[in-house]
Amino acid sequence: MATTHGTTSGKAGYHHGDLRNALIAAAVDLATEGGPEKVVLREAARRVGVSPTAAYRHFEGQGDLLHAVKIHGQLALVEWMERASAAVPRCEDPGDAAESRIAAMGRGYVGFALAEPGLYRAAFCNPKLPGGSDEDEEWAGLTPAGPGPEFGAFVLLTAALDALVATGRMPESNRAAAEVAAWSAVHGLSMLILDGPLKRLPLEERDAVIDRTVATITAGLTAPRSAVHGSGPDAPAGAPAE
Amino acid sequence: MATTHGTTSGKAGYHHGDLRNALIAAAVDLATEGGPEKVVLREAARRVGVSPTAAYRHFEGQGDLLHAVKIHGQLALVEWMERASAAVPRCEDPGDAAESRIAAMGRGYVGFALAEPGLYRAAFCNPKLPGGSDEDEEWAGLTPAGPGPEFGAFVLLTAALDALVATGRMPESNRAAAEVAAWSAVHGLSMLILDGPLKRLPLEERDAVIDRTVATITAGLTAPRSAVHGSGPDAPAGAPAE
DNA sequence: TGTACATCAGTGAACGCGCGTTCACTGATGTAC
DNA sequence: TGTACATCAGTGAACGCGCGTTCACTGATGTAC
Repeated sequence: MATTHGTTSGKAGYHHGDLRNALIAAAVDLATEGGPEKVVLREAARRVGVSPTAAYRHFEGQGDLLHAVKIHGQLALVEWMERASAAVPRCEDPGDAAESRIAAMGRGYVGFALAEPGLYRAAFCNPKLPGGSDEDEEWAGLTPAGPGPEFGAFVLLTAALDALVATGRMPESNRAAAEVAAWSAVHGLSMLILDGPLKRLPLEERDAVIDRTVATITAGLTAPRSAVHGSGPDAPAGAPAE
Repeated sequence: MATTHGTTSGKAGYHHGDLRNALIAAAVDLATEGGPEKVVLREAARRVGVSPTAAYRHFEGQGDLLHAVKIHGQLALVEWMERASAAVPRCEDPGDAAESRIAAMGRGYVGFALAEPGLYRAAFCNPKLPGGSDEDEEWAGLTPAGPGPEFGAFVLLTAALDALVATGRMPESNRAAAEVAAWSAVHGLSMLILDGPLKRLPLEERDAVIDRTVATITAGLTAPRSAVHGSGPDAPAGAPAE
């Protein structure tokens, strides 16, 4: 990873010392305050007290800066989930443990989205990098084939799902694409509450709705699969007949 | 509803005849091509062959125009889902019927998102209306308390869920917030594929992933609820300990 | 049936805005000899 | 140890862009009498 912020040492007073990280920090603040569309190169420079041009010594352009913010947001989400997962009280039964770990991660995911809406949305934004290359969208280590080894939370999700199988809570036949199903549920819920039609859901109902959604997806993962529905060859996922 | 496009009659050649609807149509095209952020008042006017100022006879501003597009997108989605639901082959067993109807609607939802990404995203955008009022977000008839009677697809969803209960496929105790769980899953999946980390998922795998996600959420809705997990009072949905 | 007039629906030029980015530059740093 | 010089990291002014919006206006329509 190219982004090395965090250690903001560097002899201060110098030319600047650590302008790249200072700019990222400012940009992260901007995203935190108002989401990715508020990540404005000029404003970040302004906040650091430097001319806009200076940013071009450290970033290829606005998209590059935003990309750094995106990665920061992804990592913050991941950390949050890790904490949520770690905070799960111990269970005797390993099946129960695996199940409640999945549920805790789901609630943690949504919790992050609601606590840090700007960062959360930044983690899913699409910065245009120079050269027009539409970004590889290697989601903090999650490759199309599944999560890579680099980032803990998705490994955690995979591990938790595997544990669900291992403990007999989840039929092996449910395992495929289980990450996607789980992720979809919590991501969709977050978006609906944050930006969507559930924006005005009364706060009292939020937690209940979150719990119910997490419980539903967990139940779906662990339930024995019936063979009734499913699209089959004669009902493709695409367009219904016009 | 204020928007009355659709009947674009009006004696052509006149001042314009039906500029409001022409502008909406152009704006819808823009959204179809590139999503809500491409809905630019000046460009819509340009396409209709009219000065930008003329639009202000029919809309309060850009946000108002975008709002019309949003509603159009919502209706298009709803129609699509209705068709998908209607296309479900008949089932003997009413329980099977209800279950496959839910699944078909879910696949239809994602199908629309993938077929009309621009419109789909427009249906979830947040136009800034003049006066700063942040819009009531009455999602095409879906009030915070649940779907209103105006729009078919959400009534359909509710009805299908009710049918699931009535036929004994879904425990009554699962019924609460079931709309949200179902919606979250398909919305999240759509977003992940459209704009998110699943953007580059190979096409061959898409349908499988969609089917699995829909099957998982359906299973979750119909599964008897276990009492193992759930947040409880000592594990709020919010922040894990810092 | 003809005319005066209010109204409606459009024009065209201009505005300010803030952005991302580029240009030619300058001042501080470290390094070869 | 001292100096010439390449390099690095900033400055400041300016650019073009396209947007949303406003202004004073004009031309077409329908209507009262």
